[in-house]
Amino acid sequence: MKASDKSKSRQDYLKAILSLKLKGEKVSTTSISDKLNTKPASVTGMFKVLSDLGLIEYKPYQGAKLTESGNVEAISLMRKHRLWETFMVENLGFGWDEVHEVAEQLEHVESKELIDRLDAYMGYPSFDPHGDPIPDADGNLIDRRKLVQAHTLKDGDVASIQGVLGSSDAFLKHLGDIGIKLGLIFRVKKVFEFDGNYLVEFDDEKGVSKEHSWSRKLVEQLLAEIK
Amino acid sequence: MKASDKSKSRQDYLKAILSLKLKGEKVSTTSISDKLNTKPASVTGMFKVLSDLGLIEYKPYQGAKLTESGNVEAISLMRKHRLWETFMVENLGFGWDEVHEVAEQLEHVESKELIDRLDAYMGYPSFDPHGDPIPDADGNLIDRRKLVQAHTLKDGDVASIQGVLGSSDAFLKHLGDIGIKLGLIFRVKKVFEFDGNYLVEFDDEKGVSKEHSWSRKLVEQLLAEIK
DNA sequence: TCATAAAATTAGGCACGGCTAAATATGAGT
DNA sequence: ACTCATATTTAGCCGTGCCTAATTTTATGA
Repeated sequence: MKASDKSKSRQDYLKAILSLKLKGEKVSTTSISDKLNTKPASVTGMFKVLSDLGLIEYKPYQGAKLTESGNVEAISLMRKHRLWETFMVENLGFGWDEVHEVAEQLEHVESKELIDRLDAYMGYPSFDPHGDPIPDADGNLIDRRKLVQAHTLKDGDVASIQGVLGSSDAFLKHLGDIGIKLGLIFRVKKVFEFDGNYLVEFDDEKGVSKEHSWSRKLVEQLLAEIK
Repeated sequence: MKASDKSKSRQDYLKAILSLKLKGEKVSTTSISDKLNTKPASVTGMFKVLSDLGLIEYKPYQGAKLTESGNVEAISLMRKHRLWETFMVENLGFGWDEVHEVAEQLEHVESKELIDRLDAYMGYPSFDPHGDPIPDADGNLIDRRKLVQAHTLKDGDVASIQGVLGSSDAFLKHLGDIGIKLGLIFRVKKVFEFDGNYLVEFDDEKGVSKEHSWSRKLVEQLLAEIK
């Protein structure tokens, strides 16, 4: 067992590997060294370490591939990075272009409890300020291609709330006030031409179906998956 | 110039030195090594480094003393530590006894902007969940001995708000609603026996003196400095 | 004052994660 | 199939911050 299975360096490598994988690029020593501002020779050394730790599969000259456990760790880092970015923008008022560097540091803080509570505090946002999906506590990612902004729904559509755009305090409070939460399944009864309001129905906490009226402004902020 | 004037280790040493100084204990290699779980020989080495960096004054066998710049850095770390602890307790719902370890990590995140915005977000709390004072952005500490809980004030006293106990969202919002902010100077006109309410007067934003009634519950949460 | 215990420093090493330079493997084009 | 540019690995080194063991300084008290 190494001193720490999770040094900052090792985490940076895992994240870089995941990032290249997601972009469909080759995970070579050169591409990683470019991303991390190190040299290919250093990457070779770290690939051996990560391989010994069971975090990647690595055969000399063959590039690297995340193992299951390496992937879990990398996804967790991505989750932390994106949640911190979201917090900085939505709660602290940073610009979306100002938060990357600091999130790079915050993502290395080790505490699942902290990040899960931060997630809850922000109302379980599905996307970060750059529009990238935030993995949930189990590492699951929403595939944005399956989602539509709720204002594209038509009369009679049944859909579930899968995310929201923006997560300011005021917006989240409003969602709570009118009974909207993640996973809520609802049916569009009528879209009114006059003011763009949506008449929808869904079950309240007692399982009783009720009608509600959602404003156009609100509905534009909701991401839904059509059933 | 060293690779980084602010490695995690060096910061830990500065914080340990400040902590011993504040407790009035001798800053010896042994006392520091006890605090940091290292060995005295390692402390000697680090004392040389910190001394070369101008962060401490160090003469062999004489112990260490923070320089002005070392003190600024250590106070900044204390500020970050206490603000993060406050955030975790007041906003994320952690227990006050659960947050130290994580704050030890968070305090090493380098971003003055981040911590200043976090401070503002929480309403500039003066004390952390353990009751320790939080340095402000300029490194100034409130001397708690000069403060009294506002419910100890008597008819006719003039005082200024210097801090609050607790900083939950709801409490802070309430303070804003009724016009209470840090530094507010007010005069106690009358304390009512009947319900413990405080009749106070202070100038509104236009400089016009107005009367207000503060509940006993509220006043117990306010820390004031008598003029 | 002088011996001795306690504290601090020096000397020498180690692991980590970088580096450069040299050697070796790969693969694209003829 | 061979050559040669490019990618990769190996070998050896460095700084940081820790360690242990040995040595030196300081402080105590007889």
